[in-house]
Amino acid sequence: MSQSHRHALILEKIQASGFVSIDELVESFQVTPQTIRRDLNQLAMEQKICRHHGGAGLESSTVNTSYQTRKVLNLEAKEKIAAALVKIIPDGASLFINIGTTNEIIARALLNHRHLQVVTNNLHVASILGAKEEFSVIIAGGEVRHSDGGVIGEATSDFINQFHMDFGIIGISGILSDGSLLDFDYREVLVAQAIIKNSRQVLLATDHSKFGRNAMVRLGTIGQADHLFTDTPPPEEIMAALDEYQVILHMV
Amino acid sequence: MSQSHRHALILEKIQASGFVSIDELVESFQVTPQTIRRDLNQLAMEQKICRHHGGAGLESSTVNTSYQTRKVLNLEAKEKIAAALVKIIPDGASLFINIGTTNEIIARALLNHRHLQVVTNNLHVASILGAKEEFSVIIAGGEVRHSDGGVIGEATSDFINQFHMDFGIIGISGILSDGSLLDFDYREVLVAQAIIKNSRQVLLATDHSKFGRNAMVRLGTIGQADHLFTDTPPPEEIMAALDEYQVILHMV
DNA sequence: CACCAAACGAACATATTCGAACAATCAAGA
DNA sequence: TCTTGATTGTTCGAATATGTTCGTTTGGTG
Repeated sequence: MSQSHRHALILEKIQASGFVSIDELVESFQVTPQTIRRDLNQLAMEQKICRHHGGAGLESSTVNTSYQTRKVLNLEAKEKIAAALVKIIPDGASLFINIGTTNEIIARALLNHRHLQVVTNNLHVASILGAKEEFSVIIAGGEVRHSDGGVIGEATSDFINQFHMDFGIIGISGILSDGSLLDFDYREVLVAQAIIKNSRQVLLATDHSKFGRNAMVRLGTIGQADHLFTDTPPPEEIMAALDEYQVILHMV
Repeated sequence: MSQSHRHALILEKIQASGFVSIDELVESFQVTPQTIRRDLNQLAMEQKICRHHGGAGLESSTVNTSYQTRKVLNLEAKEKIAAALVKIIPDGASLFINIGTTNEIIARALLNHRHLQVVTNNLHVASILGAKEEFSVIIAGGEVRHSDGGVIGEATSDFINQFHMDFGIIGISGILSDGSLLDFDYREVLVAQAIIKNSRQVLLATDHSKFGRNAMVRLGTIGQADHLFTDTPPPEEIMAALDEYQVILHMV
């Protein structure tokens, strides 16, 4: 039994079951554990497998990546943005919060406030803030989006239109350099527009990954916002737009 | 069984159900609780999971409600009730689900169904079922109750009245021996009545602790239900009422 | 608020696994 | 035959994983 042949068989075994122990391989090939270790280390060096204590397995490209990592994507930046944003919201204020992971982090940051009145179309936000006794939380009705627990649709924007609040906190999927605000879902855009219409002040929260990113549906322009919270300096064109429309920029 | 392999399986379990208890994992892997604790702490350190007293769950705010459902009173009975109830619901059905921990467990049990259309005023149910691609989930709008994530109020029952569904799944706070259905919150009663009115069949789920328990607001009578699911034989008077109104009793 | 059981973490003991160094074996070529 | 390099076996101290014990913390209940 040659080394290369053994390597091939080891790889095959790992592909089959996702994992092999050293004992198993010792039994199969009738060689010493040390030999197997050398084999595994070599294969690991070539990035073919993932070495572990007691054996080896496939590279950990399992399921947990998509949702989990998306949630922590730019987590630090988002937390800083959230911390800055909640500072300008006084206790007792009324506010809209819409969809987006950034908004969920903002919701968490708001837990230290007192007596807020919140209208949201974000299931997670409703759940986070609804747990706090002294908050009044209203969820907008409508269809629940599978991907992120957002509530969307015409009924939802109608519902939003019943309210007029101090602040509207908007998460955004993309900002073009001409100042266009973009989102992927037309039904969500309806809701965001309703929020903008019914808010005395519009707060836009966005991390650097959103600048220049394209999306399908135009939501409005950056001039409709009163404050923009971000973690890196926006491109020049957007800076100019901010200036023109007197949008206050908060950089963290 | 190596540590890393165990870690991967633990993550898988948590992704599947939102929460795992230490006992569960001890049973699965045949190791001591201390080992599981070390595993969970390590995974928590890597931000993969969210550690709780007695187990661990996803970090997502809404899904961790499944953590709370683990502490539910009479959990085992409720799980059996849920299993029996979902059996009479066919794939593709449309249904209302209202407030209550039993209903949350029922929602979980429904995850194996296909193509359901659900209208609910329960944030947790919306979150549980909304995650499944092929379900259409609609949440009723209104004020969020702090204690349990229920959405209640006049706007909510108005919203419910827009729909007419095959089934109405109702959780109940108390049943008097004369067959009165009771709840603690007037605003929730409005919603429940709207659901009963707009359902072709009304399914009542209740464990033994509810029989004879008093509550403030009268919701209706047991005669309005078509099926009653419970874990122990009801008192005689209620049995008589079930008979009179031809309510089908399912005992698990 | 006091109580109790379950869960927890720290500390230690034990068993397993690891890697490094060295010896043994073998094949190929000078 | 001798040398060389590659591969494998062997040994041993270090690192890692798990079990065990025990005192502390936590969460639920009366």
